[in-house]
Amino acid sequence: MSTRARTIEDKLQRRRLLLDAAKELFFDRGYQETTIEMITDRAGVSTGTFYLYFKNKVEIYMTLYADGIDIFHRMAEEAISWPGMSASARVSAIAQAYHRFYQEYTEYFDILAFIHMHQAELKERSEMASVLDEKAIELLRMIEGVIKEGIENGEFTPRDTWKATNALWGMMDGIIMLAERGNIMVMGVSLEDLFKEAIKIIFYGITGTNGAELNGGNGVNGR
Amino acid sequence: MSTRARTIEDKLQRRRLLLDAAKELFFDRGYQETTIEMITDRAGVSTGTFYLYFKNKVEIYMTLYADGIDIFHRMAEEAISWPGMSASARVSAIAQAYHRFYQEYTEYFDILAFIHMHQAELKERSEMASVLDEKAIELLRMIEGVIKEGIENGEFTPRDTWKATNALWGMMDGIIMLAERGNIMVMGVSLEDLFKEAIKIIFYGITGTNGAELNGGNGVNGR
Amino acid sequence: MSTRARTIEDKLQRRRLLLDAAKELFFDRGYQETTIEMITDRAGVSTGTFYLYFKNKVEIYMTLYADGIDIFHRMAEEAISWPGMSASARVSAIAQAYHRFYQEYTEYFDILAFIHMHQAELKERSEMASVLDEKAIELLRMIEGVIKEGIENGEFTPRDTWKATNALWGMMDGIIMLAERGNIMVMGVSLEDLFKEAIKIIFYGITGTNGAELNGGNGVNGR
Amino acid sequence: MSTRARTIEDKLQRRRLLLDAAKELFFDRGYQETTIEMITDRAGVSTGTFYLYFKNKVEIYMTLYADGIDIFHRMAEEAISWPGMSASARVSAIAQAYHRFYQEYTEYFDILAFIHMHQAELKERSEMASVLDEKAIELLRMIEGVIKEGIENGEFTPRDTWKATNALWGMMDGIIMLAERGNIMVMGVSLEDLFKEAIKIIFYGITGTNGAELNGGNGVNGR
DNA sequence: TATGAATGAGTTTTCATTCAT
DNA sequence: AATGAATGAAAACTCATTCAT
Repeated sequence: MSTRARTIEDKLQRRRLLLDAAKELFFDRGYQETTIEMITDRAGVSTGTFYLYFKNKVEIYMTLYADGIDIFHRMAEEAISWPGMSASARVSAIAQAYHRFYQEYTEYFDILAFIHMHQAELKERSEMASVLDEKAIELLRMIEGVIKEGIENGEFTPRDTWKATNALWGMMDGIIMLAERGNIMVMGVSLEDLFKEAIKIIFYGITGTNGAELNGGNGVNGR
Repeated sequence: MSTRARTIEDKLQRRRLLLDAAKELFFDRGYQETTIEMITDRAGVSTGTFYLYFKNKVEIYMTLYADGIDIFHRMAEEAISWPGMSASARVSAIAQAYHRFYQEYTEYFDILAFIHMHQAELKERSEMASVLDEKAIELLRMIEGVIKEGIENGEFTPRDTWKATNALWGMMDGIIMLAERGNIMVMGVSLEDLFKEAIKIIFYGITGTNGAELNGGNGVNGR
Repeated sequence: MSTRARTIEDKLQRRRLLLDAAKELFFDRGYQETTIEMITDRAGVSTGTFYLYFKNKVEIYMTLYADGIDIFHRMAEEAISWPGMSASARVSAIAQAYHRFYQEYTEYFDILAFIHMHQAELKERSEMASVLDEKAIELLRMIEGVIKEGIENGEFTPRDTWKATNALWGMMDGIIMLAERGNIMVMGVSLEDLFKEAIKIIFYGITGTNGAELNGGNGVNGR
Repeated sequence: MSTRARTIEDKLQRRRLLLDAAKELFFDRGYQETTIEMITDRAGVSTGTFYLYFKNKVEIYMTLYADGIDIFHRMAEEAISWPGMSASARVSAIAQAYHRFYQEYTEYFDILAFIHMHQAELKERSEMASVLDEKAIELLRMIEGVIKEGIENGEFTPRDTWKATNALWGMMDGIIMLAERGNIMVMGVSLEDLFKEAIKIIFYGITGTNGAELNGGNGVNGR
């Protein structure tokens, strides 16, 4: 990249440079512990340049958050896009997609998780807040769609779909966050295993089958 | 209170004064936004005195965290201490205790939740970290005991109890944190409802009964 | 206007565009609070272009200052250009012109007043300083001419004309600046009234007539 | 002074240290060009210490302003406190006191003058603003008292005393500020001379006596 | 033990000016 | 001539922690 961004592409690339630097730093050190100077240093630009591309520190964080939601949304949609998948398979696919998202885009996952805990503070300072809320809702609505489908075709017990969606999401989130904070609690259990266990419980409950038949198969034409 | 703590009781009371002040402030304003001066002002002591009782800001936070775990641990133990309770009733009681803990000790709950997200930063600076880890493990072991019991007496399907415990805990935690961050996602669903829904799912799964029989009853002599 | 100034007229117009934008902004927001970007934005040119027409921020301010002096100089000269005016009438006319200048060209007046207070800082950075000094002196010399005339024809008491000119000017200036800063001191007195009072005092002193006969009349063929 | 202020006197002295440092710097370099660091460096304390004694830069400036008004007020009151002084002598004494204030407390004078020009900006940021306004009004009321007295005993022509006070003050101020900016305009005229000339004009007008009898005498039992 | 004055490193943000294109 | 992206110094203010008394 030349030292001066003349074209729109140049600008986008420079913006990306900053976003990537910020993403890594936020992941390594956390939001508070990351300074603008660290970001610009890593991106190889001057302090002032940062403010050419982002209004402030919150705004770059929110941008990464939006990107994160988009990435996961795309992953989840792809995972359930096979025609003929059962609702169970779709729920399972979404859970697995979340797991994959966590593993492949850990930096983004962290940003999502952190924002959950600091909404109040961060949203106060950001003008993007409402847009981001909408993105999150949209994602949940997609999951709700799958649950509705499962209830309609008799796979799932009838229940309030919005409540169930939120419960489901919260539970999945909780598992991953537990793994995240990891060292404290999840002694000797891999996230992989934990996640599988949780999905079994979600499907069959702790009182029901142990969910052996869930393993294997992608649910297409399935079982 | 005199300006100088001569007896051990005096010292303990001063310490408590500081802890209470800190707890309220951390809850109202968050960790970052709370200054030592605010804490000492509210406690009615001088800045320097703070450092007589706590090594630094992180340390008082960790102390509150430990207190929080202890409180919940006690609540959970009490909740399952009735002789003759079924394992299901005990799991349910623990979940309800967690819910109650969240509602009655919101300040502590917040401190627990916050630490989840900031372990890396906070633990680096605290010498209590390992003690706290042990406390958390101990708590989980107690829950694991209930699950083991349920499997042994046939209430629950056989499964790896440590994995299940962690999954269970993560899911419960996830639900509450979802409610905590509230406005983004849990639109129009109360924590109460969400929690009930999650417990039903945990017991019976999304494919099984809708769990109507769970409501009411404390499970003693139950079913 | 095309994006490139090919002819001399184009260049002059661009310069004017910048001057007008700066004048309004300096008036609305003050010197410090006005940024080059604001000026160029309002003028519809790019940042870099500013430096094609002015050496720096001080220089455009000084240019406006020069324009301000010129405008008032012209106004004052016109006001006393009637043949047959008495010296008293001319002094009075100059005072009234100053008042009019303040009201009709407030932006320029403010720029003049501000420079008075910040000469040291501003002149250090401007190469126009000496030219501006000359313009100011020239203006004073014109006023001195009127006083000389008044003394020669017996209207005014003999006195050192240069001292008197400066005193007169300072007094008029003081009055207007008092009104400018307004709210602190001039409680419940309009600039109009204050100015009239001051002119009476200047003519007749606080021990003499109350100057009723000053009102009305332009002094031509006067009284 | 010891390195730590334990007593109230210590604190007052440290405050004074900062005030003096600030006063000199504001005078030498102006408000904008003076940084907190310069002030603390000169006072020999750390940055943080500044904020122990003053809320911000505006507040230390306003404090100096208040001190300046107080000093002049005291000087003016002393100057007119001789029993038996005529009103003329008192007006003259106040004017001379203002001149003396300008010469002996130039730094304070500058601060007063600067604030006059920047009220809007400065007052926005200061909580002292209204107190300062009152101080200024009080001062003017004292001057008005003298004029009233002069009118009552026939020394001065009857006129609106508040208008006259403001006009008088504005005129005196204008003269000194003219001298202040000096190099631009008052070529070859000393402030001393200019001031005398202005006082003559104020007493007798440009059409009246040349005021020779004003020189000499303090007005007590006077002439 | 208790105090609280002092410290000073650390952080965000602005903006006049430059200069490659 | 014109552009506008990039620069980076500069400045106000905060606050955890220390330490003289």
